Amino acid sequence: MSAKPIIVWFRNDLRLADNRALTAAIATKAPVLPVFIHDPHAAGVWTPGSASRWWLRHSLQALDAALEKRGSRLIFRHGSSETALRELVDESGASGLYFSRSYEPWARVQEERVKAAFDGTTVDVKRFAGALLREPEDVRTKAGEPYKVYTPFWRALMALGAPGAPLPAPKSVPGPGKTVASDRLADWALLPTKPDWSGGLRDMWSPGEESAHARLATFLKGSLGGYADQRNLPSVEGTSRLSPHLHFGEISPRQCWQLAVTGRKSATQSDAALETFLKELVWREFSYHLLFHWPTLPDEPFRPEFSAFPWEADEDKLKAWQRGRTGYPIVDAGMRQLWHTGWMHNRVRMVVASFLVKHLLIPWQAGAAWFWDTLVDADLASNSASWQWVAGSGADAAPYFRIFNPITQGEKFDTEAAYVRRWVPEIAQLPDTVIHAPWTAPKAVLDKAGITLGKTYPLPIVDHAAARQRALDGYAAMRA
DNA sequence: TTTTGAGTTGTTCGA
DNA sequence: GTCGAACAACTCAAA
Repeated sequence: MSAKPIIVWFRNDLRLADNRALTAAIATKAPVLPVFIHDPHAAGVWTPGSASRWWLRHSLQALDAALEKRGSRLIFRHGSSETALRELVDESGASGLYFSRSYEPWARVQEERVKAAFDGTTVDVKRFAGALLREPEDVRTKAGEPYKVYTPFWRALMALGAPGAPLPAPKSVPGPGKTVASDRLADWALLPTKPDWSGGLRDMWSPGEESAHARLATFLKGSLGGYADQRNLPSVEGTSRLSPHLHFGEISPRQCWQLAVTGRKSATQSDAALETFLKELVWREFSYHLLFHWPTLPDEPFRPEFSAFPWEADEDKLKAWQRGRTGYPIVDAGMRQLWHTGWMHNRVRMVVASFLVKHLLIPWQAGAAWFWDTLVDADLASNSASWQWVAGSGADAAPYFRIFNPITQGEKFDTEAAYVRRWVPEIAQLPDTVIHAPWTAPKAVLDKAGITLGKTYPLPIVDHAAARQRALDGYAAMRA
């Protein structure tokens, strides 16, 4: 008679290393039954978008392969998590259920349902931390309140000391002892088929734990030194590009923190660059902190007075923004990079978001929804907090008068226009001096570059100066 | 309780 | 062309 297994329920923690639920399950010496449940209805409107599903599919495949190497397999089930887990307990005779915490409002509800499903049974349900550096309950102001401002949050986090050392990956995972049925991953239809638009994603990304570590190692060795400045240049690979790996938990923030800090000791890294990187990890953390303590963050303005903002719903302008046809090259380049690769450089995210919200006066929720569907790193905490930050309605948000100028942002951060030329090839022949504002080019220059504005490339859908003033007026109206 | 210092990422204008 | 001020007070966090 074989011992009763422990179920390890994988969620957004698709890794073997630094996975406390998995490590704890193995430590019991019982057989381990790893499972992932496809439960697309649990998240409501925040069910993963198309690009996220693509990533999920490949990440699950990678996790399954990694488990197979260690003598186990990942079981795939679908349906509501509590039902699927109850069935799995019945079929396997499991004595325990271990899993990592998630922090999205819907995921917290899901956890409560799962716990309730095993109330009064002998199944030992255990929940572990791991997606964050610190648990949201553990970072409090002196008055015991959650933080609303980033810098004090950062200081408080630093005052708690370095996050604990990450756990090593288990060398082997004891098999479940008894065969249980599994869905076929391919049957979940996570990948696009007609048409298959994922070519650009495949070119740029390699989901899975192993790739996540390779990405971090490359970043620490290559880009971290110049991170403080280079991270703002969209034509340069100056950022870590870890966001999708972090979102799916292929790598933990503790691992990133630890490796960045120890890497610096052995190399010649500037403290400023390292601190800038750690601060970015903590921005992610701050977003989770906000979402955890203010669960309406994805839907409602954090600052309630923004409910009175005079937004203008304009489907045509929204569509032009989504398709990268606004007539502002840096905006269009960003939106096309997003569409093709499932990712957009952070600097450009701020520019396109500011443009949607302030130049077009379209509600930030519409932008967040588009990002949700198209980003491989779509993350409810980061996405919601960052859109609200740009809109001015968020915690510690950009002041209302901070309206990015899409022309000067292009000139400043894409000076030689390598980024714009790559993503907006129809204007690539324009000289640097006018490429960020094609409508200012003399006719002869446009002719020479083969451009007819309004035909081969759009005229600006709004005038910058007028749009800026309109946004300022909107904020004035809101405050009145 | 009251006070005080501080607060990611920008733009424009005028001297 | 460079530089500082204005943009608007407000809220937060800590002393």
